[in-house]
Amino acid sequence: MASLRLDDQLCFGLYAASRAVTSLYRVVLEDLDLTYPQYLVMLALWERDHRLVKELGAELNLDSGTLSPLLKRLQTAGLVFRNRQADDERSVRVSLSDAGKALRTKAEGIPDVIGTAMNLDDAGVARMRAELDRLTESVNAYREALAPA
Amino acid sequence: MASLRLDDQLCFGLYAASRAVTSLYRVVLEDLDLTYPQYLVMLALWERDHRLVKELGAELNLDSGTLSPLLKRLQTAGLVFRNRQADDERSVRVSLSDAGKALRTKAEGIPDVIGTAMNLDDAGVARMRAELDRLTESVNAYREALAPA
DNA sequence: CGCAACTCAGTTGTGCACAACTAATTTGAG
DNA sequence: CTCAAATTAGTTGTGCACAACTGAGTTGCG
Repeated sequence: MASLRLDDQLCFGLYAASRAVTSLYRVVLEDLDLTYPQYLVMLALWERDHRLVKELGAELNLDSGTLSPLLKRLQTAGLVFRNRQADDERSVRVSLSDAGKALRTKAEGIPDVIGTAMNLDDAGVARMRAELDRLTESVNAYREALAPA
Repeated sequence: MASLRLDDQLCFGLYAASRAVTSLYRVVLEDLDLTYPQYLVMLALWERDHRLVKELGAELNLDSGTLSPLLKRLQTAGLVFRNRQADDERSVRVSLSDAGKALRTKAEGIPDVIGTAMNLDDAGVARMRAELDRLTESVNAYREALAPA
């Protein structure tokens, strides 16, 4: 039987944990002049370059209202450029500049720093990640049913 | 050995889960005309009324830069009022209005809805909550050491 | 073909999160 | 007692998250 007590609620724990992690990233990413969402976009591009805005949005679950200004800032910072597709003028392809590619080296140590801070072994990380993914999917499915897109 | 792959990272799972939950709350809270952070403040006040802004900040880990405008909106909505303390003119005490107290009834069913959406039994919730709290504390301690307040 | 429905990126407006700052007040060391 | 340091709430500015919308471009049905 769930209550209205703040302490009982998983959602608050999630909210607090997410903000704590973001705030650690803020410190760690200061050196790269990136925010955490910008870092996520760079991660996606380091994994696979030359992506459409739509593809980035699908991977990160972000819409153009968030991505467009963010990408514009990354472009201003000289890390990416954007080109309208010739074959479909609606689409925009995002590519890493040399500076954007080079930044990867500076980012190489970050996952270990975060891992250390979390104080979890690989198995713990994998298990928690799996639980969170399951939670996300379950919650999204429920919301979808409540308020169809 | 941590990598820069998006899929491996616990932090992204956390970020995605937190946003999924918030987005479910958006639907559920529509009826109460509250945002999720506003709901958290109301939860805190339903538990204990007549709190100082400082106390709310400590419980929710939010500073006055976030709380002041949020509380102003709750006041405009007629749910709370704010009074400077007589014995310490720096402090402001936040109290529920009758409408604010009454809103609790409408909120009563929310935790169960969220619980259902998460599809976790009580034990699962408790375990996950404990893990998240441990993670938050560990990460905050690390950040504190890296960048002392 | 013609055009209505859809797709994609971008814009606008609201609210949160947070750093950096201000202003008013209180506290406490000397 | 005095005044410098600390405390408290609020303000300002930046960036994210997201709903609602716009406008350009594409698709496909009749």
